[in-house]
Amino acid sequence: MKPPRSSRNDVFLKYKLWLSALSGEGIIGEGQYKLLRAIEEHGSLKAASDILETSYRKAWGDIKKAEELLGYDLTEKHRGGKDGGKSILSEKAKTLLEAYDALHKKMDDAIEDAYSDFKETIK
Amino acid sequence: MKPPRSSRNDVFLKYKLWLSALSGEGIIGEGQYKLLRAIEEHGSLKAASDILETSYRKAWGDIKKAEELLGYDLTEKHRGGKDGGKSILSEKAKTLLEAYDALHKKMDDAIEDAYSDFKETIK
DNA sequence: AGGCGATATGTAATGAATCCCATATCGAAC
DNA sequence: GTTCGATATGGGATTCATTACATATCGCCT
Repeated sequence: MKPPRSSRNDVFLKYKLWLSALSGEGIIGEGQYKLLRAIEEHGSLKAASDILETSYRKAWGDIKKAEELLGYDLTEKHRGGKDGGKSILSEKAKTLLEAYDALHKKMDDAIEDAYSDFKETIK
Repeated sequence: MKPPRSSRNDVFLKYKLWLSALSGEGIIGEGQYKLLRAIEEHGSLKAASDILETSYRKAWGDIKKAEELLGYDLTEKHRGGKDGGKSILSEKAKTLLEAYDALHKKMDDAIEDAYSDFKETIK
C-alpha cells in the first residue's frame, strides 16, 4: 500500500442517469440535457456549443444521433436568415427536459437517503 | 431527419452509481464491484481478470488505485505459494460490497418508481 | 535447490472518442 | 444579387483509456 492519504471516509456517492435506446446507446444524458437547455436559452447550436465550450462538430453530432435514436426531432433547425440561422427546441424536447428534471429530483432524493445508510454501514 | 427507426418509445433509463473521492476520481463502481466479487469467488486477481475478460494489468491498477484513494486495503495479497499466489478480500472490502448491494437495491427501486412517472410525462 | 504460477510494475501499441480544420449550403436582410 | 453567420458534414489530428508485452519478485512444493 501507498501512504494512507487519509484515514477519514472522505468519499461520497455520485451517479449518472440517462435515457437509453434498446441497443444500449445513450440518447439523453447530462451532456445532451445541458446542450438542449443551452440551445433553448441562446437560440442556436453554435451559441450553445460555444457556451458549453465543446466543439460545434460534437454538439451537432450528438443532437443528430439522439434524434435518430428517438425517431423525432429535438430542435427545429433554420439555416440562413438575419443571424445566419438558429435552432429552437421542439415541443417534444421541452417535454423531455421537464421529465428529465423531475426524474433527477427523485433520484437525488433517493440517493440522499441511501447515502446515510451507506455511511452507517461503512462506518 | 433520418428514417424514423421507430415511432415507439422503445427507450429506457439507465444509471451508474459509484463511490467517489473528493477529488472526483471514482473509487468503487460497477467494474470494481464485479472485480472484487470475482476475486472473492475465485481466490485470485488473475482468475478474476480472466473471468471478467479484462486485462490483469488493468484489474491490478484499478484495485491499487481504489486502495490508495480509500486509504486501506481491499485485498490481502500473497505472492508465491502452491498456486503461485492468491488474493483474498479484506474485511473492509466485504463490508463495502454489502453496503454497495444495499445501495443498489434502493436505487433500483427508486428508478423503477421514477421510470413510470417519466414514461407518463413523455407519453 | 529449482520450478511454477500469481503478484507487481513499467512501457509500447492500439483503438475509440473528441477536437480541429475545411468546405458546402441555405436564406433573410440590405 | 451580394453578404453574413449558422447549419451541415467529411476527414485528419490528437487525446486518453485500455490492452499487450515484457520482466522482476516472491514463496510453497517436490
